Amino acid sequence: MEKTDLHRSLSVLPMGTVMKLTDLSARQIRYYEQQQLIFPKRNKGNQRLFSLNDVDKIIEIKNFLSNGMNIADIKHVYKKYQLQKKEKQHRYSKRLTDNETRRLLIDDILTAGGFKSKNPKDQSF
DNA sequence: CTTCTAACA
DNA sequence: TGTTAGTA
Repeated sequence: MEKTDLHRSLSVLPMGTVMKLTDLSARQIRYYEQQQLIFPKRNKGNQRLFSLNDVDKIIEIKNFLSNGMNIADIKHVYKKYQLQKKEKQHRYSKRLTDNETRRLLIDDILTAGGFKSKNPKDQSF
């Protein structure tokens, strides 16, 4: 991971901020965590602390859901994403960026699942 | 005042 | 998912 990703990985955002940034209820955000889709840190008071990467992922999950996918489908997406990222790095000397890998995987999943929307506004990538 | 967990007229 | 109770 590079230095430009450091600030995006810092968990410093409280629930209230994430609610506004994602336009989701605390209930929904906690549900994503309960489903092991996101892993926010906790402060000494047991309160959740999110990073900007968490926020991006939450919005992505939100879009996946509105595009017809269920929790299981989304878990598969991230599972494959992890595997594919390793494969690519080992198979080629060229190192793909996270965004490039995500783009390929997500586009593949949506196309194969028939979830691809014709409306660009419905997609977060 | 904000957030957390657990539970459901 | 919403909402509410009782905490921290």
